[in-house]
Amino acid sequence: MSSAEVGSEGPDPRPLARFARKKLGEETTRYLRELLLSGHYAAGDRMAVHHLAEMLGVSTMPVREALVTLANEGLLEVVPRRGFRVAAMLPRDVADAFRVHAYTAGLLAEEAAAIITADRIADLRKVQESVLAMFRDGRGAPDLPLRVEEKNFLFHRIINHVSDAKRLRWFLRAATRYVPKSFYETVPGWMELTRDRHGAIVDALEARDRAAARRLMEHHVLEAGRMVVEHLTARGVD
Amino acid sequence: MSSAEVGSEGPDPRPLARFARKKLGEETTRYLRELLLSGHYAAGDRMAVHHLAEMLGVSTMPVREALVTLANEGLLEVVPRRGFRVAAMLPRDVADAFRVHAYTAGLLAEEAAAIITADRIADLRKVQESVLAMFRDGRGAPDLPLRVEEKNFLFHRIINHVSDAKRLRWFLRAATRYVPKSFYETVPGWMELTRDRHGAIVDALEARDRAAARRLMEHHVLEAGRMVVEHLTARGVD
DNA sequence: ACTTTGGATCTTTGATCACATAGCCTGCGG
DNA sequence: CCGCAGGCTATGTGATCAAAGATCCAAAGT
Repeated sequence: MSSAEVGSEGPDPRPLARFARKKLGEETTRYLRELLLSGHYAAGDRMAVHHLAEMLGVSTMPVREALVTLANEGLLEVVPRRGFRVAAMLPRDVADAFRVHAYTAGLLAEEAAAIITADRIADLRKVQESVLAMFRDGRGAPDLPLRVEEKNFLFHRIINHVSDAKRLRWFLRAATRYVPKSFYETVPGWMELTRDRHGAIVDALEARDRAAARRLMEHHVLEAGRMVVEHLTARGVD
Repeated sequence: MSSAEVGSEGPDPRPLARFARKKLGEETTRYLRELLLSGHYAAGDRMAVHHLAEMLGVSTMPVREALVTLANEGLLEVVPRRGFRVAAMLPRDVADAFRVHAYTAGLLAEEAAAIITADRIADLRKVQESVLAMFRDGRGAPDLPLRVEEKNFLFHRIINHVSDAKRLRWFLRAATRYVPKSFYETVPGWMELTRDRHGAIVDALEARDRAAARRLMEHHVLEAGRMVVEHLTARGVD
């Protein structure tokens, strides 16, 4: 069996599209969350189940699931017998989410430094080299931010999945839900952060320097968070 | 209009039992979460919607809401078209939740130190005095742990609600969901923690010492977390 | 006259029920 | 060993209902 065999290795042997089709309720959740985060509604607006169900062409059950989920996430407020309303999302909420993001990402990097394998280090270096290559070759490409952001996401994903700290990852994911992914590309200086900060992190991981890995990761995320919040407030928050 | 007018002031003008009756889905969520956390089910057990609905005497919709919520919290795993299963809850998950708990509680204490009023300080002192009184007078009372835990809860609640950092409180609540409230009373040394650690925290708050407030609170919660995890592993986790 | 009170009505949420659909799972036969 | 048929259960739909809130209007009180 050659190394070119697709899916022949890795810790993830599940059939390809097994989870491909999510439940309708989850689709609805993602769609509505995107609407909410992109400022499509104003704080206080009512989210009427019947209305949304009609608008989306689905029945009320998946919509209810979505609204309950979003209320649990804090994007909606619910008062029994009066329904769901859009909650206010202030810059300080986003900033606080980034603090938790930084903290958990720091812990995950610390754990990664203790147990990361040479293979994973190599993966990280490869990702980072491809980012540098993009900066060298693809200067003018209009989709450069998008492609760099993809690599950025992948870079962090690799580190966060080194250890099996499921609960920490749960908090991390919860903390990253308050900014739509598509927003990052539009933040000035975002790409450069990916280019300039990741190298030192990989060095710390390779050196098994847990404290440095944690500190660098925490600072990196906090710096990124400051940029996002600044950009958010500059263009008016939703 | 005299100052004796009822409801003429205060930050809490809502009618008494306005939020008393929650939705059925929330009741169901709380009930099932309690069952899950108290180890009533084993990891991997199926949570069949129909079965639960029958058992609880409600229809499937509130049960679905509850299961979706618990899956979002990570207590259940969901595989589309195959339903919900009880997720494994390891000691390290609880420990990680306590780390986030300690971090967010530390931040909230830091903010509280900057803006807390004399009234609130007085409230905290009163709560703490009542705890000390319980230790002095109520030595033999069988409900002593329960009553001390009530005061403990109140103490932390006051501090966490000084600032209006809604998002931080959201994370705090999320982090405290993985241990049933009724469990704390059974942890050896728990009461003594309430007795011995809270005084210094109030002192720091009164002195407006933000760094000390944060550090003391963070250590306090971490120490408590270590106790809980130890007690959990000692008596076998769920 | 102006505000308040007390309903009567209207609307919407929360919940149930019966049923349709579609993806797993088993077990049978090739 | 493979594939297919049929049962089972999760998922989604639509109609329906009870009850709590919101609205409005007229009568009562100041």
